[in-house]
Amino acid sequence: MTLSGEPAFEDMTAKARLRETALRLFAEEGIEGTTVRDIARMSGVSLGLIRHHFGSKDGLRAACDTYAIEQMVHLKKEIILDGKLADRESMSSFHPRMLVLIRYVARSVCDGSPSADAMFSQIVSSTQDWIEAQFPGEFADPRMQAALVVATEIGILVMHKQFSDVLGADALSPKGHLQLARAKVEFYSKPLISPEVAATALETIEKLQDSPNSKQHEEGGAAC
Amino acid sequence: MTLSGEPAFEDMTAKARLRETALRLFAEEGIEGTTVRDIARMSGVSLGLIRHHFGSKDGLRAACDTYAIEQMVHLKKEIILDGKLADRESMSSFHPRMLVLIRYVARSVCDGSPSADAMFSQIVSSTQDWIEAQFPGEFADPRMQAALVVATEIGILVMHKQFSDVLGADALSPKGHLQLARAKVEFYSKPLISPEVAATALETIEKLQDSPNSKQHEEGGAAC
DNA sequence: TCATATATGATACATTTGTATAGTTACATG
DNA sequence: CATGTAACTATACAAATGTATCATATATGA
Repeated sequence: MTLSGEPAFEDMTAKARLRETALRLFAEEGIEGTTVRDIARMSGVSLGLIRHHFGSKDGLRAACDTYAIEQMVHLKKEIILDGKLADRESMSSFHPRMLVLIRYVARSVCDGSPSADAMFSQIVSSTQDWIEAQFPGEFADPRMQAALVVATEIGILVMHKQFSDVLGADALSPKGHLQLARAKVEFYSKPLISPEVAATALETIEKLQDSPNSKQHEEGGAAC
Repeated sequence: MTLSGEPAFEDMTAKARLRETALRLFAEEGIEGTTVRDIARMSGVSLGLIRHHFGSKDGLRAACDTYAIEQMVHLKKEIILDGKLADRESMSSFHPRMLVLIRYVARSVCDGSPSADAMFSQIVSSTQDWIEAQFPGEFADPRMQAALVVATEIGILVMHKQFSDVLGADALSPKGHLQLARAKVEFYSKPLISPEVAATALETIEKLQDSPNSKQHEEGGAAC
């Protein structure tokens, strides 16, 4: 049994192995990029079993969706109840199991999976709770701020290969993750737009919002 | 002719139409998710012409890559030289043409395209220049901070559908883009981790980096 | 024990999709 | 005008892939 209470891969039923393999392959290679034959082979079963247990590839994906969502809330509770993290506001991108789940969400969003909206919404809500607890009344639209944090975090996962180049270490390895954590602390604690620039930028934006000539293009930061 | 100097779609040569359609479809539907038949039909030409001009689908993708990179540096210069933006540090996610190009980059990263690394690197460098000009010596690793900004910006594009839900408007429309810009100004100007929390977080991370028992999972922020 | 349902496997099928080939038109150039 | 080269089309081909069908084994319960 792992820390999270699942049996080891070899001890799982064929159905569970299929779901587990699919979750991982979908996360790593994308949904389109994963073939049912790959999933079956890596689960040590035959092709037909996917149809038998899940009806179709899309049925298997749907099973992964509900399982991932259920696991995320479960893991979050488990981690919060865990004494070591009870006093920390952080969630659990450090927990390897959570990493897999969030990578699955990231890929679902990229691939336009039907459940992506629900999964995204859930993670945003969780982040929003944290923001509102930490900075009550500080932000005009806490949900939007939460969404931006999620965009950053999931963006890092989507671009983990490119981040590994910048880091000089695998961003998903423990070592790289720690380096990345340092950088993220700096990113989230130091503003990249000064108050003055922010003020004028907001002014400009408001002016543009009032005038309907939406053709104009200007912005006050966020180089990209 | 458009502002950027390209002829209108109907006036383009078949080869240019194919490249333009491919760029858009690859960006919107993904590379795997786009068929050469779709590209040909939407370009108003026959299937074989893709092979004639580009050799293969992958050849067409490569042509889009080099074109996108060339266009990005070209557009950036053009926008900077443009008087209206000369005094602003912002780059040009507001420019509709740049939006298409960056969406193409975002999709290339998602799909693991071979040129994704180069495109990402270029955008990060551009952002890094801006950061170093704005805040000289402020950040320990400016390139890493730039990468995090790019992760946020590209993450927003990847999740634009979900962001539209939060915004209550299409995130890629002028109206939604302005709303989003307001939120981004707040995001980049207000810290989400207080200095005290940041300090203790960095301490914790350093402790973990020294001790090789990388199994531990903790972090000092970045709820996700 | 026998029967029935569930689990599992082997194989065939149809569709999609990228690629290859051959033919046709248009256009420049001598 | 002749001719050849590039642009372009129509169609055929082969591989990959999700799905369906049929057969077999295993377990469970009357």
